[in-house]
Amino acid sequence: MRIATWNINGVKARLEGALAWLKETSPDVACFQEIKCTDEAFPDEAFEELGYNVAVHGQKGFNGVAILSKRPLDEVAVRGLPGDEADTHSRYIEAVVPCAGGVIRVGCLYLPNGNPIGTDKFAYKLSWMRRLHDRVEGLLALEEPLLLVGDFNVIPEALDARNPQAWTEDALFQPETRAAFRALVNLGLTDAVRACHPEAGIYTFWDYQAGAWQKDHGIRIDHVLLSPQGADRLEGAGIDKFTRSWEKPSDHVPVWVELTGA
DNA sequence: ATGGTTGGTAGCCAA
Repeated sequence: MRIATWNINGVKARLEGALAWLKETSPDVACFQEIKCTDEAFPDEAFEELGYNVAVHGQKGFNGVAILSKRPLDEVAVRGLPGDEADTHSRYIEAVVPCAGGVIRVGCLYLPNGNPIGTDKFAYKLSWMRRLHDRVEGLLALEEPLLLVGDFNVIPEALDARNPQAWTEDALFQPETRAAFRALVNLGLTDAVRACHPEAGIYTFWDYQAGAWQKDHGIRIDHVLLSPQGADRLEGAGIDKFTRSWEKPSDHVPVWVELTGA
């Protein structure tokens, strides 16, 4: 079964592209970030017509995440990342989907950008990453196939940027950011795309500005992290780079994994 | 080289 994730940068602006991508690649589960709309404004029907069940955690204007599934959404475990009652950002939704006689659990996340560094935005990013760490620690005890997918806003290593030196002052590539990401992975998660593609030049984001796409000035910041039970079933992973050439593209491209089992 | 572009919103903010 295929599970995919895509920061679509506005579902209203990207609906046509999102539907075309779903028709072309037919993922069993599709996770979206930056839908930039409320639950009420999300176009459920357009996705339901393609056979998807829909769970949304939206927000007016900014952020917003959604999970689409051709299988039943057995349980929408949480809307919003636990650990801070005062956090009003819609950046996390988690659901359980039946698979191969059992279930898979999917956490769909839009991790804070954190720029500029040295501000409360960067502090928020790091505190959000600590809360995510706590959540994942708890989920790993369930010993389920868990997929943590989405826009992490983290460049894990220099290999994950075409021009790493251009990102040294950016929140996405700060030592603290990278250390928090490593701590998460070191809980026992597998970076699926890197596991399948050790080579350089694998990117998921190209800025709209300064001809970044034309110059291949990309970074790898959208990830699929698998629990050990998920990694056991990893058959392949990849990037749907072709969507970046479309008219009115998102600045991110989809990332997918293929797992064994129906 | 400190530019440049897009989306959501309705003034600029976030990325």
